[in-house]
Amino acid sequence: MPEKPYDPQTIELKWQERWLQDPDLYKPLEDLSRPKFYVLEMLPYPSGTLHIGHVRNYAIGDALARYKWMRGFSVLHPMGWDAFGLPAENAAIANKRDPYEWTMSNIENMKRQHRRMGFSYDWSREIATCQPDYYRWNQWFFLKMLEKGLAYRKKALVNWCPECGTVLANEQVVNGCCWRHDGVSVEQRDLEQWFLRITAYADELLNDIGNLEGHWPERVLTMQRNWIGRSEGAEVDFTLEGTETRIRVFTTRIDTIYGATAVILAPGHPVTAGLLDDNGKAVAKGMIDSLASKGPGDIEKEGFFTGHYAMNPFNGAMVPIWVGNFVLMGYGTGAIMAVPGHDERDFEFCKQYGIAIAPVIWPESGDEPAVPFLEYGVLHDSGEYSGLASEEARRVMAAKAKADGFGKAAITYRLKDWGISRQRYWGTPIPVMHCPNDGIVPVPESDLPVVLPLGIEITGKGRSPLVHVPEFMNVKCPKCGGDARRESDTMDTFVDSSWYFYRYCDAHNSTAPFDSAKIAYWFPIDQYIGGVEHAILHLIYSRFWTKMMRDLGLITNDEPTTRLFTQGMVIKEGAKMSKSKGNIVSADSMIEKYGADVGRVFELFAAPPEKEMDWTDAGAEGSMRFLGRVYRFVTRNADQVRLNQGELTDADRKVLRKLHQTLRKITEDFESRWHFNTSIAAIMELVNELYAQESNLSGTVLTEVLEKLVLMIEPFAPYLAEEMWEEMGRKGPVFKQPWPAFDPELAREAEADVVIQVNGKVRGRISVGFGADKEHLREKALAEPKVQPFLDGKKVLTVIVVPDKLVNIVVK
RNA sequence: GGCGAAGUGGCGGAACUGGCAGACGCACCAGACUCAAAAUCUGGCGAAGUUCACUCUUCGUGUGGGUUCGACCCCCACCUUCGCCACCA
Repeated sequence: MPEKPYDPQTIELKWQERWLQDPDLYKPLEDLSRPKFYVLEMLPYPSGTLHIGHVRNYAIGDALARYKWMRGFSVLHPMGWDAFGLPAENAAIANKRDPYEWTMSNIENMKRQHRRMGFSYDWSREIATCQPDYYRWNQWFFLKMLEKGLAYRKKALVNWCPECGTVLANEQVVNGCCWRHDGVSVEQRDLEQWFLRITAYADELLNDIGNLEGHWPERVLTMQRNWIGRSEGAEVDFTLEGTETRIRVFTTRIDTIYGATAVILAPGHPVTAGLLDDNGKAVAKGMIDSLASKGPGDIEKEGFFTGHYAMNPFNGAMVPIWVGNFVLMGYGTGAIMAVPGHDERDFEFCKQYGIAIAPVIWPESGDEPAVPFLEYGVLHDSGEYSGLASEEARRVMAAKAKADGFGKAAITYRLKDWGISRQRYWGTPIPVMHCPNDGIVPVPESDLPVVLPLGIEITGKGRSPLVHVPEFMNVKCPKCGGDARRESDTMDTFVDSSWYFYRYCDAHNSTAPFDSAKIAYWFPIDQYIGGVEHAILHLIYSRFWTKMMRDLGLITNDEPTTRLFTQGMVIKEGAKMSKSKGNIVSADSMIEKYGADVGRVFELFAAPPEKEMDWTDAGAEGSMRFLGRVYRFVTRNADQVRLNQGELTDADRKVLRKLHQTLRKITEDFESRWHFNTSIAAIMELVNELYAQESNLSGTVLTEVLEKLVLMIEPFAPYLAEEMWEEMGRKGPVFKQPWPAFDPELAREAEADVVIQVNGKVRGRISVGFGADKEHLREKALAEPKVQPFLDGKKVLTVIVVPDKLVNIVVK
């Protein structure tokens, strides 16, 4: 049969059309009689076009899903469609379209693009988290949390992005700036906001990291540990001189308390208001403002004496009360005891302002410590505790504080409760109302969902536009029947992404967020694939949400996903691909130029998937050449009617060996490493070998080679595989064929190639049968002519033999 | 400043458990085919030296030390790059 030229566009269009006519053919990768496998990838926004950065993420997951399916797993392989708010909102405004409708039409567009890329996910699972249907369940969860005290409203200093015109959670502030707006400093505002009590799960979130060890990337776990930031210590009350007012401080080193020479308050600490005159208040305010405007790292320590003193409850000492800009209101109690003898920051501050320095911990050696002495040691000048070791003193003194009612052992977290209020139009409305008589009243469950009013003017700036919509805002209180106002805040869109993958399992359920039995079958997710940028955002929120749902009795798994894989970004010409840089390559233009298969293969071939990958057009050309070589070889040999069906030739044996070695390598790569770049390299080697041996191959071997080659390449280049399968006269679809097994016997080399080294340098090599004994190898090596010059006149000290691998002769 | 990861040809990257460094591809060079070009096929391609030639030798995985018969791989110190956190008491 004459070979055919490789024309990816024609091939791919043909199969797209066929698959469109028979959507079932490409859809239900779910079969409950099989073992389960759930792959999930995160998708950013539906508002833009699919670009090659997304394609790579999906190609990684899609190749895996296809492999698993062929191995007999029932695969649920959805790709997330979170309608994150702002981009969709802005796009809708710009296009004067209804936002719901706009988002849904974007999703249709995304579906088309995914289909063109040949991704094999379950279409029936699609959800958009912006739909009223999804709002209902967000609101339902919110009410449950409200009932359990896991959702609450309080006035607090919160992060405000002037560009977004909304509040942000701590996790969404990056280097003091909004995560969406590089270089826009976040302001601190004192506002009434809704919070979810994620800190109730701080300990569990931290401890369970141990269970993820080995299955999640280490750096993600480290980031989560740091973010949760547990520290064990004690709280102690210092009493304001001449009053009963207590100032509570948090310390991890209660053993150093006899060395406390000051109490330092954060500028925003509530007690400061009572202590300071107008001038002092102004200075404190100035500190807060200047802190907000400065980036981290370039803040100089500053402070001033309040003129007041406080009493150390352990020894009755009166110490001055200062205000210091380095004390954070948001951590611990917002007040510290300054122990300059044993803390670097306190030392720096006290030295600067001439505050006394009193060392009270001495090293084990008994030498006087050089201040600041930061290690544990033995207590000195500490009253009845003198002579105790630091570790013991920490316990004993915390117990004493508790017994005498002026403190206790305490644990502090860096993690704060999750502020979910947003002053945006776009997002799930928080389902409560404010009644003058009854206060905060939840919307009755039967009235859910509270949906957003449509067709309103959206400015994208300032307060939520909902405030100006009377039909939305004015309601009757369900308790007293009087006039009430709706909550105008909407939920953070990270609420949506915290559980959307659960909804995928039962996307059209109208009586519950999902059927627990379905979740029990699919969860936890076997494999999650997403960007590392979500390490302390989405990936911590979704862990929290899972534990919360478990405690509501809806699910039984403790973690959302067993394994996490963080893929590397796609960059172009050394720069991260982004719309603002204008360097994105859209999937459409890539398909037009090279075809979807070429794009997929190149993105997997260029670098291992966890690494960054540089997109170059030249590289894509290379993958195009490779797929062309495959296609031409298969088409010109597809009839495979050859004579010499009898004895296998040398070429046959060689090719068979290579085939099974390749198959073994790819199978192993899929099972463990996911280094698809080496998988594809192995197929390239096989194809090179096929070209070299082509004229000498017999028909039977050719048949086996073609079949397995097509099956092997299917997860990477599905359209090409389908087309070649048809050329060979086989019935498709290829991805429903079982994954071929390799034969270890055929994969084995005929003879072992044993390297002979002299003093660790390669001097020759011999071929011997496998399993040759050590003595035999030793003799053969010593007799090898090529090594003789290196043994000449030298004494053989020892010979190290590694069977089937190498012989190292050590001489002097 | 703290924690973590990484440094291999002109480039992307291989080398999986301490055992042949540079698989595979890109770029480049040469040859075949062609009137010619493209496409395709074949060969070459770390550096220096060496042979008429098949070859062979030495050096070579950021730098300096160490462990080992043997180190890209393990240990110590340093340099560089990237990532995260950054006064967390």
